[in-house]
Amino acid sequence: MTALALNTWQEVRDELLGRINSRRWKPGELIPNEADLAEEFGCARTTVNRALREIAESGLLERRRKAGTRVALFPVRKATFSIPIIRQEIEDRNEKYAYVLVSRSLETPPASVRAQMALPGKGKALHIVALHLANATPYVCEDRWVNVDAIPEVLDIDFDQISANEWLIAHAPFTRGDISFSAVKCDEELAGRMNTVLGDALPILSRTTWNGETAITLVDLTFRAGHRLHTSL
Amino acid sequence: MTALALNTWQEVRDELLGRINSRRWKPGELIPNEADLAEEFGCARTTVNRALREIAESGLLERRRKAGTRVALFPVRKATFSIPIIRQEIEDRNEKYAYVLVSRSLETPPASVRAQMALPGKGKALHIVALHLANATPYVCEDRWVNVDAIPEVLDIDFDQISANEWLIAHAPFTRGDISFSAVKCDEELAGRMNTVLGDALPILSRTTWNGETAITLVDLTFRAGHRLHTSL
DNA sequence: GAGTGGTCTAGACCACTGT
DNA sequence: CAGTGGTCTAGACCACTCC
Repeated sequence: MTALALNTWQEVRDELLGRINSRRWKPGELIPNEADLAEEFGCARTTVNRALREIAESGLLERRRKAGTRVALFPVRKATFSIPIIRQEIEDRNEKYAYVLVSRSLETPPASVRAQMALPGKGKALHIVALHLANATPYVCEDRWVNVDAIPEVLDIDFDQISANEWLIAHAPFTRGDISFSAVKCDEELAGRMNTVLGDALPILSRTTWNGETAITLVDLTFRAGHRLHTSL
Repeated sequence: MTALALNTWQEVRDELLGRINSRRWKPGELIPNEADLAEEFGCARTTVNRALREIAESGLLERRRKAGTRVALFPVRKATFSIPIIRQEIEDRNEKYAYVLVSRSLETPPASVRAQMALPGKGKALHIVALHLANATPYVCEDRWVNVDAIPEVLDIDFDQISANEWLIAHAPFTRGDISFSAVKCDEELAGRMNTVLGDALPILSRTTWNGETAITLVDLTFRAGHRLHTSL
């Protein structure tokens, strides 16, 4: 065989992807080890490793020390989803962004919120409800609880001008977050706020962010009817 | 300063994350270059590069040649969520998986489908509707169009026993996909299939997969009411 | 024990881009 | 032009895990 001479990890990656997609390497099959591939491609093992690692991260390959690298039988493909800053998302579409605070108060959160944020029994939390508008039309309703023990400064902010969304991004770093998507039937309260029809199906994105073991904030973003959250593989 | 001696890229990453989260490096600020950090940490530049690259991929840092590395002003955090194999998702929760084919026919797809799949004017496509059940309860409804020009073999398969989901994963590789998440109000047809209440809000995951510039399949997965798709940051 | 992937190192050159 | 990140190389050692 003539030497292939693939010099960049991207070229190596594409060659490997080609062999997987063309079924030259079949699902479940063991592929050659890094050293052999490096020799075949005429490059360093490090380069092959980088390519294999990227593909494995996308779910198409499964790697285990000593056991080698296999083509995944059931590739669990991974999509990366960017969490948008709502203002940017709207302005990027050349629509006019506006923000309206609906309510802001210190309350005892309901049990479900306490559970999701792992809050102790009876403390209070800051409850903020606000609307984000695109071209003067309700775009998303932000319903948020903030752990005031973790971020006491938040009590000094009236979220009249700046959204809690943006303030927290800039002032309350987090180390991890849980996200879930679901759908909700529009109730009377939401219908009033969002100016939509009672009973409409609205997509919801819920997010809890943590700094270590301490919950920072829990937010439900309820989008207007018909909204789609996009991503790609 | 005493040498820090961080020896692995994970340690370097954690140290860097600490400096970002503690605001020792503030949003928008330029951080030292790789060579200086490598010297400070007492490791190779490659190791620092690996750590910085991972953080940049998560959205917390922005890197440009010559311009250097900055802490992101508005960190667009990226969540990766894995596209589940429905059977696995159900079985992983120790529930009994079942599959029922509802319909399978060669049809002229509606304009919206043709547009999303970039199909030529008047060809037909395979339309498959099926239910996935968990413990004998409808879990998700799969409504799928398959491009028979791209995958002619698909015409030989009656999807009576194996779901199109699994058959395609094993037989029709793709190079990229578009995904969108939204919500839909349960209509009569869905209510009958899914055994839910008319008017319920149901979460929908839509996916189009491509092999190069050719669309392979477009699928709408409509989940039962209350279902949540999880991921984490 | 031995084979595989995971990572580190030191040095080098290249690609991009701000000044 | 010069400074920065992006990558490649060759070699080395380690960590894990299958046999």
